[in-house]
Amino acid sequence: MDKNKKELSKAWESQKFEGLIYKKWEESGYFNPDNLDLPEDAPSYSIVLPPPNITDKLHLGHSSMLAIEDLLIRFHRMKGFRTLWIPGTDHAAIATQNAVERKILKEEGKTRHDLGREKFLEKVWEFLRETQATILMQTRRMGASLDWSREAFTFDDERKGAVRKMFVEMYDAGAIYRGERMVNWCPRCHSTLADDEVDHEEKKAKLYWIKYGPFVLATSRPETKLGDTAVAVHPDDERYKDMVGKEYDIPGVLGTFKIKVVADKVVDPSFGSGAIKVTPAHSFVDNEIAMRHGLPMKQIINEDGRMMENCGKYAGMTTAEAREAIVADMEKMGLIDHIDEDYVHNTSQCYRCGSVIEPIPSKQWFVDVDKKLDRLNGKSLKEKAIEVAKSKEITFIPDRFTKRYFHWMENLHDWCISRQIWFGHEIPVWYKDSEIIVSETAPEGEGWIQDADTLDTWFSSGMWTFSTLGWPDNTDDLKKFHPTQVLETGYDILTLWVSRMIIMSLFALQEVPFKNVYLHGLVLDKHGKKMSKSKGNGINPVEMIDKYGTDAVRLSLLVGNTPGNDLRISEEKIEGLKKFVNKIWNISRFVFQKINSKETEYQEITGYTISDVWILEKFKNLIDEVTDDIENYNFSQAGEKLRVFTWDDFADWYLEISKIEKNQQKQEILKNILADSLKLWHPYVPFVTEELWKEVDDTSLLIVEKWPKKEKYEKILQGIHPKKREYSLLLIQKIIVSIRNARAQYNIQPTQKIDVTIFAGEKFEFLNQNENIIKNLRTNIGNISISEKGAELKNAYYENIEDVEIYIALEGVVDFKKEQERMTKEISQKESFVNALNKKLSNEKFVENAPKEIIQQEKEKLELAKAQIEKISSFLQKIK
RNA sequence: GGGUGAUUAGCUCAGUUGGUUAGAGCGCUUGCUCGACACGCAAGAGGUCAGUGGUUCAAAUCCUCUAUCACCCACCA
Repeated sequence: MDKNKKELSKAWESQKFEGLIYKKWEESGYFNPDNLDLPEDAPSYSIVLPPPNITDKLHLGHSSMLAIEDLLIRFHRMKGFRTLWIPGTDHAAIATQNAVERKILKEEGKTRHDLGREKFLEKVWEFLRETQATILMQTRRMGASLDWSREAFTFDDERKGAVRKMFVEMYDAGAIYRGERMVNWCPRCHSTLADDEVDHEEKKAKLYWIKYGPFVLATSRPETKLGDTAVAVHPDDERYKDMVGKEYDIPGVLGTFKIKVVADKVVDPSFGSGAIKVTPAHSFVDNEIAMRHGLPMKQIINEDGRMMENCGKYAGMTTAEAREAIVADMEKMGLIDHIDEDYVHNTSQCYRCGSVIEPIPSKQWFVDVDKKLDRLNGKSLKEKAIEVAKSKEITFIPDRFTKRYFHWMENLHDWCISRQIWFGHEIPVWYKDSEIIVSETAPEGEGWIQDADTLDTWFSSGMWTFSTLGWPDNTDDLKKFHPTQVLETGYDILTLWVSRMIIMSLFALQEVPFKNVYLHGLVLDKHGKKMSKSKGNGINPVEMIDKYGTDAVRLSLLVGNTPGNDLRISEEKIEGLKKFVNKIWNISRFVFQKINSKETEYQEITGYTISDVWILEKFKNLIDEVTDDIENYNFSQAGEKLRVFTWDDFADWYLEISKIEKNQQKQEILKNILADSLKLWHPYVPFVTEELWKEVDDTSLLIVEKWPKKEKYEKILQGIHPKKREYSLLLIQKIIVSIRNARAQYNIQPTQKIDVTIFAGEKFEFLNQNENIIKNLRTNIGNISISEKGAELKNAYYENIEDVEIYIALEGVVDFKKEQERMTKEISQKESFVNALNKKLSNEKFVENAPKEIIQQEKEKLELAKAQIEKISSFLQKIK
């Protein structure tokens, strides 16, 4: 230990140190597993950072993700794993395009079409570089120990190559095809959306009951009548039985048209009139009915969400305008039966821009999830994806999400991967007349035109675990680090992202992308509301870091955060944890002071004391429990245990005792426990612990120190005579608390000394040895007398702790009426306890069935309580 | 309609295979510069573990039903 070191400041100054420490870590190279000093066969531990969208700066949800993952990474690095955490960002195709469109629209009042594809993409890159820089800065400030040398972007050149390769391979294997299908169409984004990119929201609307030839039927979308080709009824519906199979003339706003009546089980006879109009081109359900019954399809709404040429005078109107016009015309023709005003139904909206989704038929690229693939031994992607979860090759934490995963997978339809937006991975397909070439590179020769569409953003992010490790090349990284150990992400993208990653990895490598999926919840404000810009209830992570320090912010996101559950957070919580970080600082400051002093007075007592044994025992167990909890993803619980140990046991008891008890062993114990505590704390609060580590060893960095082992403490404890372990410090603690309590109850000035007499029975020797602690640990006792037994004292405050009798001389101060009440209450409490125990122990079934230890425990409790009652009663008699 | 989760102190939440008289943080009350820390120390008040019925020697913990809240999936035209 360097004796010339400057004294530590009075409080932890996060702003002063955090930047320097992070720089030192980065320069050390330890974020990169290649620089770790490890044996050749060290096991790998890898995590890919879920790449944040470059649409916006990071919010507290990202911070929580970074805190959890960095905790796992730092823990495993210290545990001796070849630990890799890969950083990156996501180009977020459609989301980014929307963000830029909104920005341009706001600033320049233009649309992307005014700019053209090339100019627009320039704008996107400009925007992207800005947000990307902010995101990377924010990530560093969280203390994330990511290997920046392996940083990736879902839209950089390497990833572009991987995506093209993937597409071609999947196409060649028959896992990708092009086909005409019903798709979710966002007229604003001008693009298809996958099923789970569509949000559903309940809205009030009108329900129109229209006269429809021989039927009256209810619809919320009368404008689609122009595309109707049938009426469907339930096969068992008696009302319409005779009409099934027949054709009818239906009067409409554009003249009379013919429809066929079909019977289909999807029709709910109890809704409306039990008959529905079928619009095969603009409704998923209707489309399915049409397929089953071979009905013709008539498209009437185009990709702009407007009525098509075939809609006569309504052509060019938006669907909303057309609805109004058509209803007005139908009213005139007497075709409206009546209108329900308050009909509540679910509407479909684009998850990015909120526009109403139009189902339309369109020619698109799809991933075939049901195609049996040779590379998967004749299984489909879907089957294989289900199988790996069933076989527990992939496990979900918490487990309940496994069910959700299965449910989603089992109902998975082919995945539409083409998008009609400009910003995204280009589809590696070229057309010339009727010819088509699918290839990683553009074909030779003239006249080939590349597919104008781009790929769904989840296609490239689905490849993230292996595209970041060098795939398609069979790199060392890929061999060492794939599959990754854990995917840590929000439960809200379980289907959108996690399941896509599983599918993509199974196809590309025939292996899972990760072994465990840890799902965290949402970060909510203190009222349990989702944080959002519009509500103004968001908490800016960088602002909090500036104010309270990164360690406090990290703790606020780890404490009280349990897998799969949402987390409420407030500035007050962060502030409170800042105080705790400061407590760690000051505890360490005190310990360093103590172990750096060379006071010889520490030689007073030789050998370990009860407090030494107690703290060593506690710490030994703590190492095990914390390690166990972290390995089982119980981060909050491990943190809680660390806090209780550090603050309550170590600081409030052991350090206080160390001010009184002087023995040789103290310095060594303090030094060891503090140093190892810093290690245990490091994954939670890396900055303050790293700074303090300098005082322990300024030649090494804590980030690569070895994780503590309990064996070290076991060994010390084994060398201690068992007699030292006979009674616990707990008894002394209880006695001390009761004396302090008596002082508080009677408002004894802190400076005023009191006299105490203790009758300890068989614990006489034990308490006598520890007299000094009882006398001085904020009890301020003048004279203390400890003996086996003696005559009851009068005019004293009386307390019975585990059958140890304590008399505090408080002549003239004690209020005996109050004391009588206190003791009477205590006796009656103990009596009801004794009654309950008696009842339990006299129950034959209990004695027969309960484990022996439990019975023994209960008996001991009973004996103790009885003895206490007797002694308290006896004292009570005396003062009456 | 199907599913999941939550319900424990005024507030936020722990409580992992059922077994001390149910815990913590914040807040609250009272008193304190005691060899680091007022970003602190000490003492204390506060709970029929949502309700109901059951299983068990024993239930906050397992099962039934109910209520309230939140979310997910599907979808009604």
